[in-house]
Amino acid sequence: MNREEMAGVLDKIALLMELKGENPFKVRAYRQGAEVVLAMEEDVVELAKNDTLNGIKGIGEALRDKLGELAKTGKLEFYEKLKEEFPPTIFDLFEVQGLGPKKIKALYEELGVVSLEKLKAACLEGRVATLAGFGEKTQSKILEGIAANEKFADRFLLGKTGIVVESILEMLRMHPEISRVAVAGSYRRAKETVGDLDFLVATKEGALVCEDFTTLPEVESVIACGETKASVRLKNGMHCDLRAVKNAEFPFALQYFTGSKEHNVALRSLALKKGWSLNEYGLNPISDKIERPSVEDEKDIYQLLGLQYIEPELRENRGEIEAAAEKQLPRLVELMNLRGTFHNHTTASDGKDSLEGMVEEAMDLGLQYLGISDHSKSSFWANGLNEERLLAQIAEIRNLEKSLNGFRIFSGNEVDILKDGSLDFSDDILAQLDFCVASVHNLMNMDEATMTARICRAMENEHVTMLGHLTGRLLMKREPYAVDHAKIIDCAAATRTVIELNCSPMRMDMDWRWWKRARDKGVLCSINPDAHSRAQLHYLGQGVRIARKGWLRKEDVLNTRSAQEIEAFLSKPKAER
DNA sequence: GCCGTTTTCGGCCCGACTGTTTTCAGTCG
Repeated sequence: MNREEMAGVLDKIALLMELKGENPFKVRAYRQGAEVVLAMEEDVVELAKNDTLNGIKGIGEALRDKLGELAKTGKLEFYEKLKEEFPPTIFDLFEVQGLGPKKIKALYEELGVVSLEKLKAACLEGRVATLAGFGEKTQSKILEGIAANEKFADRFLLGKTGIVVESILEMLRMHPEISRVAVAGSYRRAKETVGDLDFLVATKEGALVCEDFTTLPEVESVIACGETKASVRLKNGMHCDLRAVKNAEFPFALQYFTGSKEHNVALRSLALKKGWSLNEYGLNPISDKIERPSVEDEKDIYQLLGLQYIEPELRENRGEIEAAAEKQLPRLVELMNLRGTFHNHTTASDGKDSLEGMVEEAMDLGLQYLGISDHSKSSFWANGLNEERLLAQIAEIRNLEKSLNGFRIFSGNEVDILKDGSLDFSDDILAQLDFCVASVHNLMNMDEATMTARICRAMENEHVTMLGHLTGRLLMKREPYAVDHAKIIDCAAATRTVIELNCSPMRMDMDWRWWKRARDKGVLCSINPDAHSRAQLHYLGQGVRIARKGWLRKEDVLNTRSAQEIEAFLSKPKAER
C-alpha cells in the first residue's frame, strides 16, 4: 500500500458517501484527507503503520485510524463494506461531464444504471429523459459527454498546449472590447498536464465577448455561453472556458481562476480572518466598520492578506501560504538564468539533427554550452554508441569546438543502467567523458526495492554526474517504474549525484512534488530537455516552469552556472562537489 | 469528519450556468 493508493481509497470513500447522500462536509473531510496524504512531506505510509500520524491538519482521529488500518493490513473494513453497496463500475459514471452524485444516484436507483454501457443504452432508449429532474436536453448532454470521454483523453501535456494558448491569447488581445487578457488555471500554474484551459478578459461587453469567443477558429462546439462565461470544446479536444469580468474585478478573477482550488480555499479563510469575504470579484468587507481596500493587480491582494506575492507555479497549498506569511518564499529560477543544458541527442544515436545542428540551435538560444549525451550500446533500439563510436564522437566534438569562438560542448553519454546497477561502459571509458547521465531504459517492472537499489548503485559510480529521468514515466501513457524517491534523493545527496529534471513534455521527471525535498538535502538539479532534435531544445522553457513549481532557486540548478564554473565543477572529484 | 483568540458545538468558500423548473437543485470550477 503506497501513498497514492491510500489517497485513492479516501477519494473513493468520498464518492460513495456522496452517492449515499451523506453529510457533504463529511464527504469533504475525506476528500481533503486524500489531498493531505498526497501532499505530505513525510512518509505517510510509515507514519500510519506506526500509529504516529498525529497533529496533521486535515487528518483527525477517524482518518488516522482508517489510514493506520490501510497501511498495516492493506485493507479497510469500512471501505470494503461501503463498496459492497454499489457495483464497482459505478465510479466510471463520475467521469461524464454533467453527472454528479445526485444524478448518478437517481440513474442507479430508478433505472438500474451501473456502468457507462448501461447509461449509454438507457439514453438511446429515451429512458433517462423520463426521470424526475431529467429531460431531453440532459439526456443528449450525457450522450455527448460519453462520446467526448471516448474520443479524448481528459488531460493534455503542458508542453504541447503552449501553441494553442498563445494563439487564443493573441486573438483575444486584438478584440476591441477587451482591455486585459490572461490565461489562468492549471496552465498558468504549470501543472505537467492540463485538464482544460481558462482564459480571462476584462471588458464592459461580457455577452458580446463571450459570443465572439465561441466563434474562434479553434472552437469545435459550444457547451455554454452566458453574460460572464463561455465554455467550449476546442478542435484538439480540450475543454476551454472564457470568463469576462469588469476591469476592476480582473485581479480578483485572475487570482481566483488561477487556483489551485486548495490554495484559494486557504486564502479565503485568511481573508475572513482579516474581515473580508474574498471571491472572484473582490474583497468585500463583512461589516460596515471595515474598509474596502483598493486593488490594482494580483500582487495587491496578497499584500493585503499580509503575504509575499506567491508565484502562480507555487499555488498548490503545499506550504506556500505559510512561507509567504513569514516572508520566506524562495526567489525562483528563471529561464534567463540558464547558461547551458545537458542530455541531448544527435544523429549519432536516435536524434533527428546533427551535432552541428544541435550546437547551432543552442547558440541561437543564447546558451554558452551544450552537453551531448547519445545512447549507449545496450540501447540498440536507439542506435546506441559502442566504445569505438563514442571515442570517435569525443574527438569530433573536440574538433568542432575549435571553430566555435568559446562556445563549449561537453561530451557525455546517456549510459544505460544495467539490471544489477552496473553501467553499460567500463570506468576507463567513462573517465574520458566530461559528464555522464545514467538512465534506466529496460527491465522497468522490477519491484520497488530492487529498482531503487539498482539506481542507487549506479549513482555510487564516480563517473555518473547525474541521474536521468528518475521514474521513466510517460505522462498519460506509461506508469512510472516503482522507485523509492526518498531513498534515491538521500543517495543522490550522499554521493553528490545531480538529479535531472527531464523536461521533455511527456516526462517532466523527476516529478515537481519531490524537488523541494531534494533541494533541502542539497541535491542539485539539472534542467535537461532530452532533445532529440533542434526544436526540442526549446523544451527548456516549460522545464524552468516545472522547476519553479518545485520551489527551485537559481542556485539549486546546475545549468545556471557559467561554462567555466561547470568545467571547475566537473573536474572536481564527486565527493568534493 | 475536522476544527478552535466565537475552542468541544456548530460551523465548514463562493458564484455562474443549465435544465427543469415556476423558484430551484445539480453540477462545475
